[in-house]
Amino acid sequence: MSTQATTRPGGRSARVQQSVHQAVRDLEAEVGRSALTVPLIAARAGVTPSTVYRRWGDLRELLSDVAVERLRPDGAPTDHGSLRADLEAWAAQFAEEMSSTAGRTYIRDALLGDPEQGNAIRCSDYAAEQLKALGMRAAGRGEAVPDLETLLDVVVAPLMYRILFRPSDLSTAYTDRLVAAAVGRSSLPPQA
Amino acid sequence: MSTQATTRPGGRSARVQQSVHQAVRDLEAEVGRSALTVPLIAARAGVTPSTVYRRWGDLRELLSDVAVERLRPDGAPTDHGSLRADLEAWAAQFAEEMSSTAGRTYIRDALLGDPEQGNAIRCSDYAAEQLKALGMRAAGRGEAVPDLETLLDVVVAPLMYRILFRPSDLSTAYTDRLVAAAVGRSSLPPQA
DNA sequence: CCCCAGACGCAACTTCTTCGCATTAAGCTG
DNA sequence: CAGCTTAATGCGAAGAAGTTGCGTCTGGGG
Repeated sequence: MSTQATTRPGGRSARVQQSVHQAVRDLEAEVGRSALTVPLIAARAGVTPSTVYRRWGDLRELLSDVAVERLRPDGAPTDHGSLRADLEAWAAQFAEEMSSTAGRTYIRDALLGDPEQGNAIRCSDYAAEQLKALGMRAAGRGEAVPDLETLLDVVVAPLMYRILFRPSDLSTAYTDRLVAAAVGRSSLPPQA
Repeated sequence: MSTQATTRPGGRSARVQQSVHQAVRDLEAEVGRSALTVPLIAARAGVTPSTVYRRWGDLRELLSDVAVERLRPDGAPTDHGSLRADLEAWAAQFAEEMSSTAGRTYIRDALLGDPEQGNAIRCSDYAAEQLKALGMRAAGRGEAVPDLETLLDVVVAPLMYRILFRPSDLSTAYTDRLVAAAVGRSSLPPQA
């Protein structure tokens, strides 16, 4: 049901998906998220509501799909010269983006769609990819690197938990502390 | 909007809330969660749909309220003689309950309601209360105890992250490892 | 005992959602 | 490249859900 994979990649289906996604983004900015409805989105996208219902099932799934797209990182994380600095910068940016009202909404939307765990795991994969990139870069420098599971448990999970369950401030002091705990568990890869 | 506090404590309002909550639980078991609708629930509860809409706003809020109630812990966690054993038992039980399909659904439902952070934080508070009880019990034994924030970051957050974002198995080996990391950060309270 | 405010039932109305059927377009085969 | 197959879309009707105003009732307070 995760629409990207099952749809015919080119042609009309792709155009419809694109225009519907765009309609969601536009309308969200114009009328606010709470006023979004399927008929409204469909009208803006130039399709009939039944098309949206058939493709996405309901509004939640659609919003979930759009939210995941927005959570996709732009590119490779910037290089700050050391693993610790890279992680600190990444965590600070992650915390800032995700703890905003908009960021929290995207995470919640992404999480709430698709009970069969399609979109939620993609969120985690995005973070994992970024962290893996940082790790490989650091390994190339000869630095010791904590494994991915550790980074997810020690850095990402606490941030996400606070964002979802407890309105905390997520200061740089806090993210730095998480990073410090993570790098403390570093180990050199077997082949290095 | 969190219905418990704002309603008149006794009398009809209380009866309505109780019967509606009960109707949700019954129907969830009978027809399945995806078939739940406000009119259906209202009919079972013996009230009109408009009553439900006025009290809860929409189905999501209602499900969120019911889910939070189900996530409320039964009583004080059992005593296993040491902080480490207590935490291990608590974490194992937490992981087992929450990673089931039903448990995940409740968490998601709780998260789903109320953008203004009412129900989500209550989930976290339930865990925090349990952990605080464990901590005070351990402090009474003279044990060193990690502070609550640490426990939430090191034990609860990774579990919740995996439950929500990554379908992992959450074995006892894993929960024990989290507990080990947490007790490693213990410190004696100032007055002890 | 009476009054006031909040909560509820009722009913009409609007909007959303589902479904069958016809049509169009994409991908595939010869 | 022409024809075929199948998925996806548009359309419209029917059904279900959500919304709202108004009168009534219940529970708390004077």
